[in-house]
Amino acid sequence: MTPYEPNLIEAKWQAHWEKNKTFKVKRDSSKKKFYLLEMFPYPSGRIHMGHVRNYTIGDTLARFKRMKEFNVIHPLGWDAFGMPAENAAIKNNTHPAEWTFENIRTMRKQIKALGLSYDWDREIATCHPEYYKWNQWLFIKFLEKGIAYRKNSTINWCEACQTVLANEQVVDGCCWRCDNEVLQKQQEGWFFKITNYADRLLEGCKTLSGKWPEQVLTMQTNWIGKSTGAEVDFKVNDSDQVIKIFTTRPDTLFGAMFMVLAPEHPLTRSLSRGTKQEPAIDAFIKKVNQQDTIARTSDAGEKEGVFTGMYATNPLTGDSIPIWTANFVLMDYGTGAIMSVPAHDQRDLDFARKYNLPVRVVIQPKKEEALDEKTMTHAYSADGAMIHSGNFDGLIGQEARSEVCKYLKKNKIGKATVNFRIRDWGVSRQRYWGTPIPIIHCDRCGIVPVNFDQLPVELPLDAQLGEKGQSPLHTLESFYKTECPKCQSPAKRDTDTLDTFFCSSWYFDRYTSPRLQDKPFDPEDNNYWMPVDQYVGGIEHAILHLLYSRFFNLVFNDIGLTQTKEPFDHLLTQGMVIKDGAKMSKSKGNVVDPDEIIKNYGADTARIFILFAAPPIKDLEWSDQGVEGCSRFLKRVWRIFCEFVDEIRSLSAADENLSTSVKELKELRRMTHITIRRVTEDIEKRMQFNTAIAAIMELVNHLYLFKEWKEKQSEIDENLYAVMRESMEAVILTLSPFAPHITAEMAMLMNFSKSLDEKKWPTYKEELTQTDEILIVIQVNGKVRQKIQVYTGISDEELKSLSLNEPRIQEWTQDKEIKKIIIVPKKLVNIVVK
RNA sequence: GCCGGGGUGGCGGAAUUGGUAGACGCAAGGGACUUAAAAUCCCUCGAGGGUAACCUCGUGCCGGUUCGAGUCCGGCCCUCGGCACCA
Repeated sequence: MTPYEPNLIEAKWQAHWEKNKTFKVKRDSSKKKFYLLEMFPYPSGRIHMGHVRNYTIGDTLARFKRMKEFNVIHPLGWDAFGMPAENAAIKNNTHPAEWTFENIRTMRKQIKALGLSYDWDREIATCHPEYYKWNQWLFIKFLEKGIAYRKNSTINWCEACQTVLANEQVVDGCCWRCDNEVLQKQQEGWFFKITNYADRLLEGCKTLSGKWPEQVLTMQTNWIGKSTGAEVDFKVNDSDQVIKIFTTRPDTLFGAMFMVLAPEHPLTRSLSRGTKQEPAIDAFIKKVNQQDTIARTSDAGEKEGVFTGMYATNPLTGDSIPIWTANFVLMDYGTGAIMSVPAHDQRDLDFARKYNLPVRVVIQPKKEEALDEKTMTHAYSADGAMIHSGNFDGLIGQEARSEVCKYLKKNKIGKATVNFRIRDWGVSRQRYWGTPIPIIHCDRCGIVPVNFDQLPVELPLDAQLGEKGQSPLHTLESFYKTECPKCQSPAKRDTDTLDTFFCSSWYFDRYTSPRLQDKPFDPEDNNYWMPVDQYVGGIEHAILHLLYSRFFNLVFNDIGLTQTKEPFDHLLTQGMVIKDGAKMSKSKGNVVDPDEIIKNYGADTARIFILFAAPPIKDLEWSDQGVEGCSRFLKRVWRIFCEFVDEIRSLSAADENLSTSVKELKELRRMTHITIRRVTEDIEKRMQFNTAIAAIMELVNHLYLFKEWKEKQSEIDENLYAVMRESMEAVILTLSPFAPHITAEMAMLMNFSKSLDEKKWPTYKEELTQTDEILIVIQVNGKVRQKIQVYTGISDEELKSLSLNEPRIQEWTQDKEIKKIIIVPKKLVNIVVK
């Protein structure tokens, strides 16, 4: 018997696939396409188990769909720009490009060792000018369409690193890299008008329901944060200033007893100017500014504020109400100013109690509990009838709100409006290792895009990073000194680069025509391949990447680049790989190196284990013994195969014409066909690979029992080997998406008519999954008391009398009144007695 | 605080529409083979009781619906994520 030597088999088939370009695909309108995509990796150094899990899940599906005769596109590339390359470059005194390309080489080799069925001819790297040229092209299109614009805003700044940080890179108010405090700074930069697409992004979430995990859709919906309400103007007394507020509760307007401005609101300082409150206000603003955002927002209990010294008029009551400023009002939500209705908002009530401000009840609670304005400590924030509200009294909820809005509009003091939580996406990064922004700043012409024929604006590779990580682009004259494309006078390039999320927002489109020279992608190719039918990746991208990509796709729609409605039709978010109760990480020291596993057990074992240990969407607990078990399973498959291969090599498998009366042969055929059904449904309908593999294990266990039985027979039945061949083929074919190497080898040794890569997925015959006899469970009052074998076509009446005549059942029913008998066809009989 | 996911043997996990709870694997125990060990093959394996046939209990807790509940409903506890002064 040839021993199972995974390393030899795997190297052989990987070389075969590479040489024959087995997984290369072309557009072919005669075939149904399937776009399978895993989130492309950041080339951080070496692959980890999270990658292995991600790509194994995707590859299994890709191989399955290929066998189901889809034209499967399955590409891989590299999300190759980003800060870690710069950090590593500084640390190791190398260049980010060198570091990145070295990592890509290492990781590509590791990924190939897993036997993943990628079309490597479509490989891309976002740091390559051939790719980022199209980032720049798109940026200019966005500018033309008014999607990209420039503004001054607050950013996270690390003084020690001399760089802007993304929100995710701020940990507890400090820089993740050097642990220094992060400052809030005003700075000009480029933004994308994602807010204009908020409603369409929200609409899209609804169409994705059932195809994306609800959790992800909920997170996106919350992130977009749509609230409907009203904008209301409050006139400042003895001034021509107006304070615009946003509220979701216009029906509580009569209860607005004071106003609160965000400390950063421009009116906060200007209103208090010259009043005796001015010093107090200035001190308060300074105090709040010194707190970082995290400290200010995490400490939700501590509400603090100061009176500005000015009053405004409640437009509905005509009352004068004081204007305050307080830390709990945020400048970047709504208008940065609120009306305070303490009786019906808990925060306002807390604030009113702390500073002795008045409270007025204007909503009648539904239950007849009376609210006492003087003593209440819990605001009533649910709907109810308006009271103390003039002509509006008695109106309730939605109707009340829309009546108030009508009134506001008619009297030009406000209007119904919608407010979103989502903010425009700031894309400028003061970093080096990214896509240069293709813009020239001219003193005469202002902002001028680089001409299309001048793209790409190449990132200078001879640049040296500053000691502290400063981008050399800001100081590299040969880069930024240029002339204005419009007026030819001396001008300066934009020295910022684009957020790397720009690259990842459309890379899946580029895969459809990865080498195209004159466009980001070919419309026909794109139209054929897009959308991605199945996207597989981590939940950590639930908002950023997945939302940005959906946004890009909408913009692409608007500028006629694509017809795809949503870029990712189905999304699967895989769970984390856990060891000893924590996510694998270097700092925790619980990392298992995929290379070690492949070296010791082979890629097939690694793949089987990672799919078998848990369903894809759940977290997976790593277990060395579990790996051993999976290795054992493959060896077991190999041994039973070797046991029979000589006898079945030149046979045809049993087909529908074969009939046998031998019970064991019939049973093996039934197991074979049931297994095909189970594996097919587990992959296709449930995406539950663990149970699919379990089903194959059961079939293999059955083959061992069959072998044992066979050895006891004095003569071999004429059909035995044909049935065995059918079963062995089913094992090989159903196992092949999970463990492609061992199955390719077995298929070859067994003389398959075609190579395994061209084989179709096996089908099962419904009639062969059935038996002449079925097991019926007999219950008395819902408790199992007996199990009997009956022939399949038994009538209910027969089954009833059979059940009642069972001695064990009679023990439970004698001297009892039989109330009723419930029959579940082909499953059970329940006798209800009293 | 709000919004999700989850809680099943010693462990990872099955149970697809309300119908035999614990598939499959790991660990453990026993047997076969072997001079022996490893490997392999076979068997047992939720708890308690019983010589046994079997019986009772058992899916986080309390209650409900049902002939029948891991699954449905109401209330709670724990846990893991996400968001969090969003007006």
